[in-house]
Amino acid sequence: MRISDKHQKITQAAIKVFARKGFFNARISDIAKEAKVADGTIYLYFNNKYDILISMFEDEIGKIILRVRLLIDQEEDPRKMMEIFALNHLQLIEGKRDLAEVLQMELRQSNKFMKEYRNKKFIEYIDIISTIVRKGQKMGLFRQELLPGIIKCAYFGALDEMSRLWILSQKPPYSIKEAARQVSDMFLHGMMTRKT
Amino acid sequence: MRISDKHQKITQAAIKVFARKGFFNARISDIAKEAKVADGTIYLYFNNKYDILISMFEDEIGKIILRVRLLIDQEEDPRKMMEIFALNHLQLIEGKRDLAEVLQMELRQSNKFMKEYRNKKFIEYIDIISTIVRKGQKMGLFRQELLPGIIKCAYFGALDEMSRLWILSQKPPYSIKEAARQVSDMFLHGMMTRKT
DNA sequence: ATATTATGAATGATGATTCATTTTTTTTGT
DNA sequence: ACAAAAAAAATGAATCATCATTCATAATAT
Repeated sequence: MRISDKHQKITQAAIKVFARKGFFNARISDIAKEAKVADGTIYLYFNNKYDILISMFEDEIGKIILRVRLLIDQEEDPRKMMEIFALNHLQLIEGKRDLAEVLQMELRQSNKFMKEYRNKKFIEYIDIISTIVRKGQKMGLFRQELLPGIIKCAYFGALDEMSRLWILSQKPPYSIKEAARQVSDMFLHGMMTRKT
Repeated sequence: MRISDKHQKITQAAIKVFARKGFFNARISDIAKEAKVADGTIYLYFNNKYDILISMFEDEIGKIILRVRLLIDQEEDPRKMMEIFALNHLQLIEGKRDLAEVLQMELRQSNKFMKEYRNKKFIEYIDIISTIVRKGQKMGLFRQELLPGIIKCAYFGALDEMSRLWILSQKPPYSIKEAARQVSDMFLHGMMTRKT
């Protein structure tokens, strides 16, 4: 068995366990059991419990970034790009629910994680949005007075809150596609019936 | 010293300590010290550590709801109401930073809190938004095809992510007012230069 | 006096981490 | 190809620090 196999197995087990019990309530022995290894084995691959969380995050969000980038790069229209980002973010819940749950609930929470460990990867992810906004502004599609830094924050926040709704309620009250369309549509066109 | 004094003192101390260390890393003795009471005293007013968190949430969000309602009820125009909600939500960081931080980081996190304990108060808070949306639709100001349930989620999420940005960075990169205006403006008018 | 409120040291459960031992894999010599 | 030796990987029981919670006692109020 190659090194990476055990590492991978433990990471996947940790995602499951963290999703089910939360980081602080998850026991190392839970993860070990889920991964079908001994407790001690985990410490051959990770420095400590917290390291499992960090390392998992790095790996997984890396993959997510690659995937969205790929999809967005195939598109010309910034308006479409916005929708693609939205769809992609929300689809995570369908495809990798446990992961979505951990990213959503466990990582965000920890001041430690977000404050001390200034997260490059996370910033990289949401900066995809501000890049799209700037592109749209350059093309004259988006209003010039918008601050890309605020938009990225608001857009990501909106999507993320939708995720949370889904994670908390068992059944999605709306279809993923419909939700992605509504959110991107609202950001693009606004809520009002006409311009004032 | 009236009962409520100790209760209040402990709650306030807990807010400070939870904000600084996070719920799981906060020790009861930290809270006791901060509140200048004995460890045991805390158990005369709360059932357990978790109960402090819940109880704090109930009390504080209750106050917040009252305040926003008051402000919003004085307003006729749903567009203005949206902005008021935004401003109010963001201003929490200025006025009660520790509380904002706990609501932001600690409460959202815990699956336990949000899943098991179906939070009436929280729902009540964000439902203020959907109520405004419906009002705006009834008045013909907001587009009929919008789903109030999605808007409330997106709007709250956007604001909350702004809060997070502030909490994580020491200095607000934008003024609160400017941010509130930008977010509400974007939701109302959209990002695009013209209707298509 | 009695009842109420507060104290903080002691208890006991928990669970992350360690490490002496075992198992498995790789290397070496014939 | 095979066995012995060495190295690497894995095990899981034991360790040990950490707190939440309790409760016998003390202080304060009625």
